[in-house]
Amino acid sequence: MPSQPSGPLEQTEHERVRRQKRDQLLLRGIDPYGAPFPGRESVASFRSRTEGLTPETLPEPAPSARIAGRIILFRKFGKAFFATIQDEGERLQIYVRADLLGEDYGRLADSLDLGDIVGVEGVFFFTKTGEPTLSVTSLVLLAKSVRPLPDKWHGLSDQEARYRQRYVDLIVSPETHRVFVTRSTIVRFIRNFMDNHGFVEVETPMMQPTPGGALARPFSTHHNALDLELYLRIAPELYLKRLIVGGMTRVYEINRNFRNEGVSTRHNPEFTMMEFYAAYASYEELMALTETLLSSLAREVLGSTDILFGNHRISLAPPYRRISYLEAIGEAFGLSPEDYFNNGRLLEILRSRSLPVPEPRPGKPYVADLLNALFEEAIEPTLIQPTFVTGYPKAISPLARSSQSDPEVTDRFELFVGGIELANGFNELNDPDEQLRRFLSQQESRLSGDLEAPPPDYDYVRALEVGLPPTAGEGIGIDRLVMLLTNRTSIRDVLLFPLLRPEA
RNA sequence: GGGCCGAUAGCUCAAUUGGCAGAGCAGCUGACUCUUAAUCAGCGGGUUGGGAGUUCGAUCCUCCCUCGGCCCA
Repeated sequence: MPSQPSGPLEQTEHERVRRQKRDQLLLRGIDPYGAPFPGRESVASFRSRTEGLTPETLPEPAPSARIAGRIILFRKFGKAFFATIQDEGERLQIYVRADLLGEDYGRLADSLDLGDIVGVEGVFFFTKTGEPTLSVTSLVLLAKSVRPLPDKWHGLSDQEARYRQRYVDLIVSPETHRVFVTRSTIVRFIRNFMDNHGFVEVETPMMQPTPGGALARPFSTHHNALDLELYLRIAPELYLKRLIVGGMTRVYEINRNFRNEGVSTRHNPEFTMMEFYAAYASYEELMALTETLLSSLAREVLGSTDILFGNHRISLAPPYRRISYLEAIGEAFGLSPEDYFNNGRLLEILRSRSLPVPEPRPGKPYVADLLNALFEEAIEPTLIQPTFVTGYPKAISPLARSSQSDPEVTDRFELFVGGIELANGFNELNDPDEQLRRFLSQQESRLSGDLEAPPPDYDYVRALEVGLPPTAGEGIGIDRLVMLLTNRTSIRDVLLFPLLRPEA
């Protein structure tokens, strides 16, 4: 059972032995938690510096290096040993000989353990078997490890242990390390991309007196000095649009949102979204921008727009398929346009196919839940290749602006890839009176028991009264995007520290 | 919230019909100065997630609880 200890840890025999070794080192005048190791070169750098050398072309004198890392493999031969050290996920073999190291061999090198962090200086050479290796001329202990690492071959396979002790997972699972480095590359690429497209990165409140911009239950907290109830944001949307009112025509924010709901392979209570808003633009332009972003991102990170996700081969090369929400449902179930909003007809279809019938929810238009049930059943699973779904009815898009050509639907899209909802964008409502009406209607839902309906944000209405230019906005789920590009089917595998219950 | 599955040595996993709880790695002792999952010989290591019940006897059967995984809502 992996530990999430609430108190002092019990010691195993392994730990007692290692602590004894540590105490022995102290008696010999060696600090088991050594000093800084300045001038250290990363293994990656050293490897690229020596790449291409062969035993025949090795210069004289051979390259030397000052390297630090964790010992993860150990092969001992009397008065010498090979060890594999790991640094930033890269591995390097070192060779330590008593005759080269002198008295430090017996004082220190002979009693090293797997997991110890060492600093070494040495000279590059090739072993008989051709392995690039550092022959060590000096060695210092930088940190003694008193807790044994998992099996060197099997590593950590217990998912729970991997999430709870991510520090161990990162040491023994090169895949895990790679995923999080890739995540960093993805976020950096997106920032660059947005910067290059004229967007300004901003930061808006995570703690909000009035949570809004999405339908979700918030976390609540309290500010003592001001005696103020605050909510962790469920979305930055209303703040970002205030900035558009203020004349920042293109803004984006990449940051955490918090939603007080369940945990699953696709949901974590805190997750990272990028939201961006472009004044004077339409959602059509955002769809085009999204195609460019995703395809260039995939090329940059994976070297290709073809990706593997679960059992699916997916092409992120534009253009992406576009379908209409209502037409797609209509076609799948043989529904004529005049029946799109006919509750009785929709219920009939659900029942005739023995699909689960949603319970009516207080304050929510029932037709929205019925349509969604059909969409999730028949359409969503088929959206493997990137697909923009447009033409969402007003009933399920309370924040979006109605289409000028068809007031029953909104100028909105959602992007699905690999069956996952990845992005959501629309033309923003900029009529303050209409916005106020929608706020008040949501307030009614709220009072009748819909805990996801946000309270009115009167300051936001005031901002709209000042004047919001026609604006298109979009949110892209960063965690889900990382899942796609790293082929992880659980969001927990792309979060360093996913939320888990504390162990009892 | 519901269903299914899982939790045994530090790690990865076994354990027959309910009958002394084992292996590999890791650890300890010894041999070994070109190995790379090093090898060879020997030794130690367990509240079988927690609790209750059935039984002469429970890792195994029953119930409750905790934590996790997968699927569904």
